[in-house]
Amino acid sequence: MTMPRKRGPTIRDVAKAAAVSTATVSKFMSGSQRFSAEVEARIAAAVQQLGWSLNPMARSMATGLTGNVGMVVLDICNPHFTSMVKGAARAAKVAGLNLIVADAAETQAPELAVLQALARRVDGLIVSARLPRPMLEALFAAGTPVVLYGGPSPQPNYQSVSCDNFLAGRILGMHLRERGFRRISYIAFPVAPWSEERWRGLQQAFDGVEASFTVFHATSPTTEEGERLASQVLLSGEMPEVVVGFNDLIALGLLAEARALGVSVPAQVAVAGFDNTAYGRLQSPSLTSVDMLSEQVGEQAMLRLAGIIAGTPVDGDSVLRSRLVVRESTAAPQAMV
Amino acid sequence: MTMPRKRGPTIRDVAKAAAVSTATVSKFMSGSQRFSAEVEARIAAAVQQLGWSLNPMARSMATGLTGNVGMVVLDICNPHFTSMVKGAARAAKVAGLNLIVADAAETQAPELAVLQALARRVDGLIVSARLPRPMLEALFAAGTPVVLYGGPSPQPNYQSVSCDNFLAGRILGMHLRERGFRRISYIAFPVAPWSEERWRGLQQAFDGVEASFTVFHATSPTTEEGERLASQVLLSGEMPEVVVGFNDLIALGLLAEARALGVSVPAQVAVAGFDNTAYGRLQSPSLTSVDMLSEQVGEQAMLRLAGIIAGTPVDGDSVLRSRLVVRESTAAPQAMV
DNA sequence: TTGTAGGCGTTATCAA
DNA sequence: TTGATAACGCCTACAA
Repeated sequence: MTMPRKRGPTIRDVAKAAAVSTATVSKFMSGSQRFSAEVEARIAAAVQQLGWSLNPMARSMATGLTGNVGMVVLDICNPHFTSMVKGAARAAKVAGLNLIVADAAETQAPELAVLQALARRVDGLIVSARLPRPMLEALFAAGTPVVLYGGPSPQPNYQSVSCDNFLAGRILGMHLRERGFRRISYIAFPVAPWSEERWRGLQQAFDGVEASFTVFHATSPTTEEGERLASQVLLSGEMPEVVVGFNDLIALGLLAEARALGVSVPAQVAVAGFDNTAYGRLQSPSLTSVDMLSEQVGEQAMLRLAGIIAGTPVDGDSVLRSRLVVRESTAAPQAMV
Repeated sequence: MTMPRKRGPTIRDVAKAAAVSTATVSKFMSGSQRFSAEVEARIAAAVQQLGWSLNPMARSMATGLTGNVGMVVLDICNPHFTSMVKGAARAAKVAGLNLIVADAAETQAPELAVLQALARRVDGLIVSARLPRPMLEALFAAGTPVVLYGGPSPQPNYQSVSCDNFLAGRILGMHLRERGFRRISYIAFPVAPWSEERWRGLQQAFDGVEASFTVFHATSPTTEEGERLASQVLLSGEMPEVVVGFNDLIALGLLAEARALGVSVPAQVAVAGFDNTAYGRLQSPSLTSVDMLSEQVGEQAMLRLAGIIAGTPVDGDSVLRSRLVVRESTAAPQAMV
C-alpha cells in the first residue's frame, strides 16, 4: 500500500534546462569549479525555476559520505542524556556535521538490525559503552567510526569518553565523610558498570574510619524508581544517615517520597546523587550531586568522532574529572550539629 | 582530508559467492520470493561469510522509500519535547518506522538547507507549527509528508496535532477562580502563539468577576528564565495572588526563586504552569499544572504521519483536550482561608 | 525457479 | 571551460 514518494526534478532536468551537462551543474553546485558568468547564470536560473535541490542520498552513494553522525541514547527523557546531546550537537555543528539522535529506550534491546541500518546512514556513531558486546563488534566489523560514552571501551578497538566514575564516588564520599556521615546507603543500578564504580569510590573514601554500608538495587534509572525504593531504603531497619542514589533521578524520587513519608531531609537523613541535573538545584532542599559533565562528555565524544571521520583521530580514551556540587541535601547530620 | 568510508561487500559479491544472480539475492533477502533449499542455503552462507548487510541508502535510492521518519524538536532539553519524542517513538515502532530526532536548538533559526537535507532522508517529518512559514512551504513544495505539532497549521496544507491551548488556559483559570484568586500574573512567551492562546483562555475564565491581570514576557522557555523573572514578577508593585507560567519550566524556576526570595508558596502567592512535566509533581510544594498530553501529541502525530506515508491519511486536525492537575502550589490564597 | 539489464540521482575521471 | 560516462549498491520489470 505504501506509495513511493513523488520524485522531484533531477540534476539532469536542471542540466537540460540550462543547456549544460550534469557534470557542470554538479561542479557548480558544489562550488568546486567556476564557470563563465553566462553559464553560471543559466544554471542558477534553472535551479531556481525547477525548484531543484540536491538529493543527499544520491550524493552520499556517490561520495561514500553522508555528512551525518548519529548518537544513540538510552533514554531521551533522562536529562543526563539530553545534556549529552546538547554538547554533541554543538560540537557537530562546529565540525559541519549533522547530528541525528536515536532513542534506544522504546526499542528495548536495541536490535542489531536497527543499529546497523543507522550505522550505514551516517559517517560515524556515538553510542553507549553499555551496548551489548556483539553490537559493538558488528559496528567495528562494518568499519563504522564509533566513539563510546559512559565508560571505557570493553575492547581496545574504540575510543571512549567518560567522566571518572570512581573519582566521582570518591569525592562525594570524602564530602560525606567530612560531614560526619557514617551509616551510608547506596542505591545501585546493577545493569550499569559505572554504578559499581561510583559505589567503590564512595566506599573507598571511608577507608580508615568505621562506617557501615547498605546497598539497594534499582531496576530503572528514573524518579519513579527512586520513589518506589524510598520506603524500603528509609524505613527498613535503622534509618541511614545518608542515602546516595546512583543518579539524580533516583535521588529526586527519594527526596519527594521522603517528604511524603514524613522523613525530613537533611535533618533526619541526607541525600545525594550524580549528574547534577538542572532539577536538583531547584529542589528544596536542593540536591547535592556530583556533576558528571554530561554536556562536556557529549561534546568531547563528538570532537573525537569528527576527528576520526576527518582522518585526524585523537587517540587514547578521555576521562573527565567530575566535580562535586554541595547543596542543602547533605547538611551535617543531626548528631553532629 | 576527509576519507571516504571503507566500502564493504556488495550484493554482487554475495551473488558471485553463492553462484546466483543479484536478483535472486535481492528477492531472497527481502523475503519476497522463496527459492530451492539449496540456493537459499548457499545465499545464507555467502551472506554470513562475507558479513554483508544491505545498504539502506542504495535501497532507498532504488525504492524511493527510506523507512525513516524525522522529528525536529525545538529544544531537546525540554521535558515537554522529550515526552513527545517518547510518544512518537512508540507509534513509529508500531508502524515499522524508524524515528530520528533532530534538535533545532543549537542550530538557531533552523536553516532551510538543513531541514531540506533531512527531509530527503526520511519518508516524512513531524515538525513544530511554529516553524517559519517559508520552511513549511519549502517542505510542502518538495512533497514531503508532514505533520505539525503545537498548534494548527498556518496553512491548510498540513495536518496538525495539538492540545487545546485555549481550553488549557480556561480550565486552569476556572480552577483559580474557584479558589478565589483575583489578582493574576501571567508569564508569556511572545514568540509562541500558543502562549497567547493560553493567556486568552485564562482570562476568559474570569469573565463576570472582577479580576486584575498583569503580563510579563519571557525570552526563553527555561527554568533559568523563570528564576530571572521571579523578583520582577513577585516584588514589583503589589504581589499577585497567583502567577501562571506559560510552561512548567518557567513555573519551576519561579518556585525556586520565590523560595530564595523568602516568598512562600502557596501561602503568599500561588503558582501554576502548563505541561505537567515529571518534575513538577516532585516539587515541594508540588506544582499545579495543565497536562498538555505531550506524549499523546507525539503519538498521534506519528500515527497520522504513518497514515499519510501508507497512503491512508486521516484528515482534519486533531486537537486533544488538556487536563488539569491540581497540586499544592495553588492552595486557596491567604485571604480566603 | 532463476537471470538480465536498466534505472534511482549524484560525483568523479578523463577527454575534448 | 565544458562534456561523456562510468561508478555507487540495490530493485524490479521482463525474459528465459
